[in-house]
This record gives sequence, C-alpha cells and structure tokens, in this order.
Amino acid sequence: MAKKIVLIDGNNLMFRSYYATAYTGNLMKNSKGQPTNALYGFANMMNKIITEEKPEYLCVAFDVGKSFRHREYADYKAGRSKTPDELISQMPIAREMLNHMGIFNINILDYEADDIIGTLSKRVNEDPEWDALLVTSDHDYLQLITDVVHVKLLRPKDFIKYDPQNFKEDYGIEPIRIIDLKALMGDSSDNIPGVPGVGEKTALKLLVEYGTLDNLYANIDKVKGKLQEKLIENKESAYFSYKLATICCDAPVPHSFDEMKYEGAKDSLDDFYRELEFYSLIKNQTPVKKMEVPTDSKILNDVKEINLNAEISYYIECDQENYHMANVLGMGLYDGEQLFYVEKDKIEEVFDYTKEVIKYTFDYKKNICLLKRFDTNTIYDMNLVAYLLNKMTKDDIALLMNNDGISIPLYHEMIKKEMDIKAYVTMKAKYIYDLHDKYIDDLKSEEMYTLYTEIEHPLSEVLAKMELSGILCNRDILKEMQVEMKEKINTLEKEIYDLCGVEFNISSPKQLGEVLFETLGLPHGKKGATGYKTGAEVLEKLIGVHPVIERILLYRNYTKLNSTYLEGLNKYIMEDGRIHTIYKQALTRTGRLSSIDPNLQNIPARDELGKLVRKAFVPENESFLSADYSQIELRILAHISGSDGLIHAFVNGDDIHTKVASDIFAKPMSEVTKNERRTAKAVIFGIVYGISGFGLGENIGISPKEAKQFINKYYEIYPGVKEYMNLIVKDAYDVGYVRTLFNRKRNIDELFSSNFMVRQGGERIALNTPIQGTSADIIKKAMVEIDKAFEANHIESKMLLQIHDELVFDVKENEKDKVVDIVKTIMESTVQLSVPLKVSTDFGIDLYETK
DNA sequence: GATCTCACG
DNA sequence: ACGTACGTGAGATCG
Repeated sequence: MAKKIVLIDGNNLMFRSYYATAYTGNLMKNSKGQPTNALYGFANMMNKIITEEKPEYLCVAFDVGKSFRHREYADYKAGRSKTPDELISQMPIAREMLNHMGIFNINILDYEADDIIGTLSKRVNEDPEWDALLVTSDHDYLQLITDVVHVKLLRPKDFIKYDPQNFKEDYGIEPIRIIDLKALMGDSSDNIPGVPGVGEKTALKLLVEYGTLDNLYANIDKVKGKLQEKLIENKESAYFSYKLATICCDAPVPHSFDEMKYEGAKDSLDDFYRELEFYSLIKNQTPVKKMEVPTDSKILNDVKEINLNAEISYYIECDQENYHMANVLGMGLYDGEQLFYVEKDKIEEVFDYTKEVIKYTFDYKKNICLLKRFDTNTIYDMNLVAYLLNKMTKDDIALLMNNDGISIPLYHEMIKKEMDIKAYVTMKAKYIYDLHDKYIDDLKSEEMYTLYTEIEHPLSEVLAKMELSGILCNRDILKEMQVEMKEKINTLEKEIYDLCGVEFNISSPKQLGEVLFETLGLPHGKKGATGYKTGAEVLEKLIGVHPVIERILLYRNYTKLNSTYLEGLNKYIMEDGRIHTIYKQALTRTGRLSSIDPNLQNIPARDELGKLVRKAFVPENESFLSADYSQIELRILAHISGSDGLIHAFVNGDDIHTKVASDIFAKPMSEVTKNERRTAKAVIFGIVYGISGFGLGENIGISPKEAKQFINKYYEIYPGVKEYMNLIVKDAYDVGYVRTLFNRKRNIDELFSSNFMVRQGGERIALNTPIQGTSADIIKKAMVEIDKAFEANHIESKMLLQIHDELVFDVKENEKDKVVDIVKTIMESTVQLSVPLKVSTDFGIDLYETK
C-alpha cells in the first residue's frame, strides 16, 4: 500500500471560503473586529478533508511574492480586482491556525501554491511509495493528474474526484493537455490571453483532433477559414499562454514528506479557536451547561443545614485585590445539594462545623489570609490547578468561568451592575464544585497531579505563613534616606537645568530626548517608536561627551530609589510595622513566583547606594539568615543536557566561569584574567537564554562576529549543551510545549506563529523554560520541606522571603545552628541531580548585612 | 492604558 | 530583510 499525501492549495481554499459568505455584505468578525469568515470556512474545509480523506500526510501550500509569471508578464492576474484587506488580514492567521491544527504548511518566496504542489506531485510520480490527492477548485491543477496523483476538484455544491480515466471521459483529452487547452482558450481570471475568439468548446475540438498545441500548429493548414486566421495571428500569444498555464514542477521545496506527517491537532487549538470565537469548533467543550444565575440559594441560618456527608466547595468574596487590606464580604457555599450564602460573621462557625469535611476552593492562600486561619481539609485549589493547566486566569475565577463558557461578570462589573452578591458568590462556589472532577482528571492526564499535591498545594500554605508574618521595615531609616535623597535630587536638578540652559521635566523621556539630542545636539542612536531612546545604555555611551550626562544618570538613580523604594515601600508598612507582600503563585509562565504590593523580589542589591535601602529591613528576632543556591540554573543545564564537560566542572567544584574561560581562551585556569572570566560568564548566561552573537556582542561590548566565535567555541567544548538545545526546540515544535523536571508544562503558541521573530522567541522560551522552571520547582519543593522540618522541630524562626534562588529567614538566636543546618541540608538534597546543588548562607542583623 | 525606564533573579 | 537574551513589578509621563 502506497502512502497517501493530501496536498492543498491554501490560497485557493481561503479565497473560496471568503467569497462564499462575503457577498452578503456583513462579514463574520470576532469581538476584536478581526474578520474571520474565510478562516471559519477554511477550518471547516480542512476538517472535512481530514474526515473524508483520513490523510496520513498533509501539506497546505500558500502563495507569497511574485512568481515568474508576474515577472515575465506584467498583466498576469491584472484583471483581478485587488484582494480585499479583510481577506488579506486572515491569511497569516490561517497559517497559525494550521500550525495549531498540526497541519504542515508551506510557502516559498516567489512561487505560487500550484508550483509547490506541482513539485511535490512530481516527487510522488517518481517515488513508487507514494500517492497524492490534490484538493482545490482551480482547474489548472487537472494538468497534474497521473495514475498516482488524483485531483479532488471542489465545485460550488459538491466535488468531483478525477483520475486519468474519468478525466479523459469528461474532457476527451489527456490531463496534461489542460495546458494546451488554456493556451488556446485563455483564462480570464488570471488574465491569460490565449487565442481571442477561441473558447473552451473550440479549443477542446481542436485538441481532440490534433492532440497538442504543437501538432495543431504543425498542421495549421488543415484548419479552415476564419479560425485558421485567428490561430496564425495569435500564435505567439498561444505559446506565451502555454508557458503561463504550465505549473512549475521544479520549485525549491526543502521539505521531505516525512515532515508533513499529520498526527492530529495540538492542545493549543481549542484556545486558538476561542480567540477567534469559533466556539462550535472547540473539541473539548466543557460538559457544563450554561449555568443559570441561582435563584435557589439561601442565606445560611444554621450551620447544621450543611450536608457533612460529601465534599463542599466555597468561595469567599472580598472588596479589594490586595487581600491583606481587604474586607470579607461573604461566602458562597455548595454542598452538592444546596447553595448557601454565608454572611461574614457566620464564616468562622461554618469552618468549625465542617472541620472534617473535604473542601474545594479557588485561591486557598487568599482565603487563609482573609480569615487568618488554615483549613487542612481544603485540598483542592482550583486556582492552582487551572494555573498548572496553562489557563490564564490572573487569579480571577470569573475569567476562568468565562473561559469555560460560563458567562459571569467580573467583580467590578458585578458591583456596577448591582448584581446580587449572594447569587454571584454561590455561582462561583457551584462552579468550583462542578468542574472539580474534570480539572483533576485533566491534571492527572497531564501527569501534574503529584506536582500539585506534593509541591504547589502545600506551598500555598507556606506562602500564606510568609505573607501573614510580613517583614519588619523601619520607617525612620527610610525617612532619613529620603531627606538625603531629596537634597541630592534638588541639587542635581539645578545643575542639569544650568548645563542644558532650559528647565524641563527630566523624568520625561520625550522632553529629555529633545533637550539632549536637539537642544544640545548630542549624537543619538536609534529612535524608538515614539522618539529618542534615553535609557541608561544609550546615555552611558555619551559619558564624557557632555557633563550633563552623568548627572542625568545620577538623577535617574536617585529618583528611582526615592519613588520606588523610599516613598514606595513606606506606603506598604502596615500598623504592625511590617510589610505584607502577596506572592503570586499562579502567574508566571515558567513556574516562578512573583511578588506584588510591594515587590519584595527586586529590592536593590547590586548598586551600593541602592543597597542601603536594605538597612530598613530588620528581623523581629536577632538575625536574618539568607540561603541562596549558587548557579542553580547552570547546574540544571548541566543536568538536563547531560553535558559531560559541564557536569565534570561542577562535580570537581570548579569555579564554573573560570573553567569555561580557561576552555574558551585555551589557557590554564590559573591564568584566566578577570576580563576573560567576565566574558565567559556572559557567554554562559547568554546560552541559557538562547542568545545570538549580536546580543552577546551588545552585552559585553565586542563585535557580533567575535561574540559568535565565543559561542561557537563554547558549543565545541560542550557539545552536549548544543545537542540539548537542538533537541528541546525540536520537541517543542513537535508537541507544542515543554516541561520541567517536575513535569510542569508550558504551552508555547509562539512556535506556531507565522511571524519569524515571534517563532524565534518561541524557540528561546523552549530553551529557557525547562531550566528556569526546574529551578522554580526545586526551591518550591525545598520550601515545603523546610516548613515541615521547622514544624517537626518546633522551630520558631520563620521563613520570610523567597527571591527565586534565595530564601530569607528571621532566626532566633538559640536556633541559629539548627536552622542553618536544616535549611542548607534540605535545599541541597531535596533533589538529586547529576551535579551537586550548592547553597551558601549568611547571617546578618538587617537585610543589608545579610548576604 | 500604553510606553519608557529601571529594580531584581 | 528582519531584529536581536529568559522571567518579573512599579513609577512617571502622556495621549
């Protein structure tokens, strides 16, 4: 049995489905205004082809650029009215859609789709292993029919499948003579002239009689009268038309049939359809019916009304996003039978009464902080599960519900609409309950159930403790610095105005750009989207050109410090003298945490002056302990790439940057200079991010060419790393996602973009996410274990901060040894990699002294 | 609300 | 020919 490939003219199908509905005048659009009519028809056609033909191999070809026909014939397709913008805008989306559908698609600059398909058909003819079916409504394709290449010709209401036999029965000529036919009759749609006055009937008659165009002209004297005159007069046109009508079978198609294997749609397709609002095409429709706004919910009077025999779900609504400062409004509760609205004052009692009952909720950490109590039987947090399943909910259950096809207003809309809050929260509670089984099933089939139960869920309790503890922050220290800073800013401001000769808003990049590059006429680099770029990188290159530059840099430095940290942090110190951040556990695409209100993960640490802010952070006990992983991402790279060289370096305990420098510069480690080490460090970091020679060059101030040489040298010495990079990217293209060591999954839609830059970005994501994400997994696991160990050992010291690869603890004097031992041991041994994990620790009396 | 800039790992 | 390193959050400006 030969293998069958279906080849499709994408342009043809898109045009066809566009005009199938466009005539009505009102084009189908999604709510963002993007026309989608052609896409919808196209998606349906593709689905139909897949069900009817069950192709093992599938390829859709598109036109791009100007074909040789355009180049040699200025009027080619000239008569055609311009393709409407509403259709043009759908073409790149069609390519993306095919990518999500798992369907190979292709274009080749300056070739039309039929040339690509012609070329592939030729290959099929030459390889006995293959059969092809071409799908199109364009009659030109009929010239490609052979014993092994058939054409499914789409017609307005049906289709007809042509093979050489039935084609000849219908047309009376051989398929290849379609070209001769076009040469004579022309093609008005492509503006192919043919022989004026010769239509299909006459042309067919001539070809049946003479066989070919050549033979016709060889015997032109046998043709009679007026027709002979016309043929002779337009001989040149006929031959020219012959050339135009001939499908090119020698396009440079760099792909093999293997690449066109069809293995079904990607996971991402439903989300893509959702964006286009093709709801009827979504496969995995949630089994939930449109939820009615409950009218049968009642206010809970007596906790004994709650059924204790099954699971219950609850949702607590509060009046602000920052739950540390919010007021609880009320709680929706569903026990599988009845919907209750629990008023604020009754909530405590409900939790006491249902202590033994398994519970489901959304954002358990938030509930802990709102109620200041834990409920160990709340085992299901839909927020975290949805996050692991790659849903983008931004911690908002209403977004998730709408995503699942349940229409419900967002909180602020609910307030505006004056919707009944009882109905609002009970709907949410019921939703959590109804989808529990499906979400857990999904989690299990994605093999992330353990990640949830062992890491994410227990971590939410640890984070709740950290948030509730808060970190002491000394207002006076911030105030003191603020006074100094303001003075410095004032002085600088005056100096800058003097040096520039004008007063302006230095903080406005627009105004600053105009003053620097127009008033002062300093040399400027690239212009951004809106004006000159005035970032530190640009300004640093101008140091020495004009004395104002360094003052502007200082001004930026001081104002940033003042507004973001001195004034900014001060706003977040609550009555207890502490700052209570919120760790977003369901936000980043890699699995890291993020910290908001305020962000305690970006307190100045590099800049000497900025670092002073850290003096304001003080422990409630005697000291802080900081424990941070050294080069964890590189160690993970060594582990997952299996690079022998890298693994050895870490096992030997080498200074990795010096080691790499000695390799790159081919000299003993003892002779590596500071500069060489710095370069090596930049190369190593760049590798983890999927850097280019250009990027590395920019970063360390060398030419892109030199930078590229360093990168190549690195790959040469550590070939395992290069192999990993190729492999992970290839895998990502195949399945549409990557995973971390603990199975955390990230879908990468960017890989299916029709935009080259976006696709390249997708490849870097594929490269970096397993590394950054595994690092996140590891520290999260360590945090859970440290918390357990603290409890088991009745440690009163507290974990306070997580800064990606570092943990900060508030440590009691008499627990110092025990704590540092527990922390270091767990962090280093929670995961066994093929390289050791190293943790360095430091005690200090404030955050400045710690590290 | 988007953009620019800059703080962190 | 394109544009160029991963992941974050916050403040200031401006349309």
